[in-house]
Amino acid sequence: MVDKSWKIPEVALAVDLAVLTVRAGALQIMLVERGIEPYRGKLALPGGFLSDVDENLDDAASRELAEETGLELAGLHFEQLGTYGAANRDPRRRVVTVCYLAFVPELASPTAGGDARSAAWVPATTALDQRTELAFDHKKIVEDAVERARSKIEYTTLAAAFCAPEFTVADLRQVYELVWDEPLDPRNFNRKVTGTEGFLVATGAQTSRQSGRPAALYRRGPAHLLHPAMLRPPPPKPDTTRTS
Amino acid sequence: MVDKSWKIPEVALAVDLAVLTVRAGALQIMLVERGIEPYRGKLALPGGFLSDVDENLDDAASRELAEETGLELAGLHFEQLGTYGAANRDPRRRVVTVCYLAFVPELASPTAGGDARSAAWVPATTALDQRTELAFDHKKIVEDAVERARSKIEYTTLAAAFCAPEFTVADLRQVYELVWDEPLDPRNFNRKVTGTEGFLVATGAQTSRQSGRPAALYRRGPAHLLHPAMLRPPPPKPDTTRTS
DNA sequence: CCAAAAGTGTTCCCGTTACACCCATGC
DNA sequence: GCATGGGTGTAACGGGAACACTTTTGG
Repeated sequence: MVDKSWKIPEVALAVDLAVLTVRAGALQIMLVERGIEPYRGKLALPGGFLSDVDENLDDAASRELAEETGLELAGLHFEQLGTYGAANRDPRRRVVTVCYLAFVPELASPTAGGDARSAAWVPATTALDQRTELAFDHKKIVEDAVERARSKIEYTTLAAAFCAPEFTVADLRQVYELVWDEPLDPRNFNRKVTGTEGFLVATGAQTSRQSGRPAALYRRGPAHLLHPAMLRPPPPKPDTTRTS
Repeated sequence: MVDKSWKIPEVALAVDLAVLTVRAGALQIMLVERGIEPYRGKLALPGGFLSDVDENLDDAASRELAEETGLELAGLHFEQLGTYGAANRDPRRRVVTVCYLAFVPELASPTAGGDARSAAWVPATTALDQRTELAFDHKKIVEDAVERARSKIEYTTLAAAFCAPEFTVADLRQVYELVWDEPLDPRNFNRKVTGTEGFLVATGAQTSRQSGRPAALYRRGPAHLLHPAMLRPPPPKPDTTRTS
């Protein structure tokens, strides 16, 4: 092995963020409107280049999100989604981006600070719609982010990360239903999540509401993995019988 | 948003490979002995820097593996494991590495070409042993790779990627047992894998052996996902009864 | 016949599903 | 009381675990 460091090509390293929430009855993702070319005016994931050579990737991700959207990741769940580095993904020059995935509750203020004029929550269905154009390869990244979210809530307790600090079983069920786009049986769901040790911690408090029995309030429990997993209902099978 | 491209810090981008196989009754990983500082003489994952600005990450991974170990990834399964970019992971300068995970069958020749003098299969247990020192943060990467392999064979058909083109149910079972380090019931395992549509395709041929009934030979089937998943037997619970 | 490994049948158990039913609140 | 949603009981079903048993080879 020879030392090749003298001829290392110059690659720009960026971080991008796919920040998901559940609000207004839909899974939504934080997008910003680009202010510069290329793709000026198009929607894009928040993100940007490392600020200096000694900045950790995670720190860069937090910083960029705060700068562009005013959203603080401190204390919230985020994880690496993947690295996107196709040679031609940025027309200007070679850019490799490390993308992070974050799950935030609805109350995280959408555009509370920074260069946040253009930041907005967009329904995932809109972002993924054929007619919506996203900058760079960001549509592919959004696809991957949504798919990761869908599978992660199967075997982890991360669905609760979309809920406010105190929430009802119905709130949590709605998260699953909206992320999976599948209806769930409220009764079986209730038994399952309350029976899974470490998922929910009862606060003792109850909701008051206009009608119907008050629901118990819970906080997130200490468990991170779900045993057994929440099973996503299988999509209705294509009907193999003829319709003659 | 302002254009910051003029002050993008110089980060070196590398690719590393965690190539796993099952051979000699153990899960093993391909490691090379470093020929240069830092960590000269220490074991490391094969990998290196991009060869030029227009090289795709996947291509760089294939190329580096072939150069360093003579192993060809063409046609084999590999996927991105993660990106490791702690600011201080390389003492020379800032290096961010995109790491790939590959599953190869035993017959992949260990050191068939290239700069392969120092390439060798090392049991995963040895690589992860406290007394084994690996270069950079490669021990952490190996941990992640092994953990990813353990969980991936639960819900995908990738265990078969460790087997020769034609293999018996017992061969496949041994893969699971060695990767998970858990014994499995041969009879239930047989029913399960042969009953899962698309996992195995019978060739009709049989093995001949010294003793015992010949086993049917199979090839990998078209399925990639396992439905239902193979369940990893839960590690024996700590005994809660006293030993008094 | 015996040993060894492949493969089948059967039973038990547990978790999911589907749905009837009861509970607690506002009006 | 009645509507509305929260929560429990329960029976049917399906897959996994455990293990007795049969099959097919070599010696």
